[in-house]
Amino acid sequence: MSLYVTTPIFYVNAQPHLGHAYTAVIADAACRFRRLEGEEVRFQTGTDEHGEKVVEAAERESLSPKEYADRISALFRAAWPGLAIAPDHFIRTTEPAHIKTVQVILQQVHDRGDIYFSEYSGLYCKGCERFLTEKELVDGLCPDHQTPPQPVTEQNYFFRMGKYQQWLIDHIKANPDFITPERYRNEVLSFLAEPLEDLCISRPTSRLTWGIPLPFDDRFVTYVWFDALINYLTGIGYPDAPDFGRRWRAAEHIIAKDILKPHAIYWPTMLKAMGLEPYRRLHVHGYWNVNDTKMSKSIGNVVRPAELVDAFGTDTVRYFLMREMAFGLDASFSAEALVARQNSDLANDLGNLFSRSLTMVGKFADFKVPVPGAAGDADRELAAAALRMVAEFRDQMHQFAFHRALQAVWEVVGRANRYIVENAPWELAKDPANSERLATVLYHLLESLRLVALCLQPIMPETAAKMAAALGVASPAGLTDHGRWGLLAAGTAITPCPALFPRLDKQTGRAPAAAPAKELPAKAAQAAKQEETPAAADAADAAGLIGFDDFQKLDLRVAEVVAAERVKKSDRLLKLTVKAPEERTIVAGIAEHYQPEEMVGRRVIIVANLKPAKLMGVTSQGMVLAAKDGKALVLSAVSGPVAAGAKVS
RNA sequence: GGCGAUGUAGCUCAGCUGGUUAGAGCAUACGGCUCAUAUCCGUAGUGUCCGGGGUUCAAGUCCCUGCAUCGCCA
Repeated sequence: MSLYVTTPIFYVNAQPHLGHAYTAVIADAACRFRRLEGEEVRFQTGTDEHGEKVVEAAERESLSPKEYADRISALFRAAWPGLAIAPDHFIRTTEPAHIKTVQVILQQVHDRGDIYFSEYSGLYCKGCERFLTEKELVDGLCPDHQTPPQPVTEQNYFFRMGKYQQWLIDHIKANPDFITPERYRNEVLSFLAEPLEDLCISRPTSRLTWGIPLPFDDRFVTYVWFDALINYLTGIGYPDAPDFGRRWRAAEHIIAKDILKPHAIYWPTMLKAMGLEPYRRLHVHGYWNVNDTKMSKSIGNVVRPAELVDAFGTDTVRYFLMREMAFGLDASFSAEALVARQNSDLANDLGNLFSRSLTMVGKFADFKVPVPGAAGDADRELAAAALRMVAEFRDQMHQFAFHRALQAVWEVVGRANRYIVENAPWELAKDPANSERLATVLYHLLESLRLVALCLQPIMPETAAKMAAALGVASPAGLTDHGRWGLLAAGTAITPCPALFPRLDKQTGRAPAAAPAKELPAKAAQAAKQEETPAAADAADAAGLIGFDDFQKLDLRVAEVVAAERVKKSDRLLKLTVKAPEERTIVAGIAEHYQPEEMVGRRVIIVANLKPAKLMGVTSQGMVLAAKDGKALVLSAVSGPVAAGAKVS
């Protein structure tokens, strides 16, 4: 195992938002990247499900805490496929295995004398789930919740965190990349310059029962960190799994800056107390603002990943997140910025480069990779740039500098566009005497594109696969084996594909009228309509018969459901994310007959070219076929294994 | 209040250990091409590099100080 990447387990008091999505996307990209480098990788995410807030949220909806946690946890799990986030393991803190591990660890640390019992009194804020200091109060109220904290005296268990303070300082100083980027390392060190207090790790069951009981005192449950952080160990089978040691040595955590302290201070000292090595690295990223304003529930500007994916597609969202945020710093999200990235970087630069290159290979080389002749200076320069890109991309990706890794790729995209203009293949094609030169130019273009697609695999898996397929290259490929020049075999068939990215309207953010793009001139369309109305056709219409032509207008396809959720405020509607083979959202009136959970993985038949329609505020791109029999409703299906997207006719 | 970070073209940012006319992308204007998703290429720019002192032959880059913004801590 050379890399074990984790996201935090997300707390189930809120639905997935852009921040969660970012953490998960970069974790996924880091994993895909390292796999591409030929390494053995494990990727874990999950949900944190105990605590008072979960109890309260459940009560509001008249559910048990477990039922509530089940529901929100499922939302997180369902959110990731739409972003092509593919964890190897999704952990929940309510799993028996996790509960057991937490108890084993608590007992062990207790036995070693690092957990002690003590009394504590102070002002407790329920909203914060913690004690506040007098100085934190504003007008006697909790600054976050505007409520008066209650004076509480209680006995609790404490972890001797202070005991490991000096060890931790030494460890951070001896390992400069233990916490990155550096600013957060400095922040931690400056915090550690002051004496570290011991950590309260329990809550009496009189106040909280939705937690894991302390194994040595059942009047208490453990509180937050000795539960949540331990997921990183549970998920790889601590303590007994034979692979545990190998996996743990490769552990790298990715977090947002709000949970720096628990991960950079509590967690290493906890591990030390357990007798385990610290994790290898901690990667800390910043916040996404929305239109330059902090994203928050109360402002109501929370961005939902699923909505973004619906509107812009998986790869555009992934690209935007990684390109727009300098890792470690805050970044600003806006629909305008996303549209700008899609249009200039993806559609104009990359998409158009790919499209024009393939078209030329079609026109001037009969859709085959040509045999290159001797390379000139310009060709060697392009090849060298492409190889520099691979090296730079790898280097930056290792450092989690995703935005720089992508800049390196676009440097070559730009260069390739210039190379085309400078070498003007369309001019070369006019004179057969230039055929070898033409072949050389086209070959250099294709080979550069192959390397671009290779690098983009971890960032935009769908796009990279489309590119690779068009270039006749097997995907996936390894960076080390395939990141070299000249591997594209002459004679390989090139198959142009539809535009990789549509250009979007700046105002609406939508592709200019999807289907009518092939618009017949208005007059021709009218003429076509009139032709359909001779007398014979009328008779057939009357009999309810349709011609084969009419039938052919239907684009029926097999679609695989990858995610499903209920449409808010609707008893009948499910919002489905399906692959057919591109991802699309379909709203289906089947909620009274099918649960969201049982939809995922199903293959159904859809009408793919139905005009999009908005149902309860959600745009449906197609319709799912089902049979109605009295009150019963049964979904359509195919009788054997068929790829998502297969045509039905 | 303490510690730290940041402040560079209209916007987003690069500028490592001080060294030639301060850069990139987007946006703007003009010109060119036609293979391409009205795409692409070229040219043109604009900058008191936050203000003020200082070190140096030489500072966006180092030091001091002021201002602004942000973060952590109290």
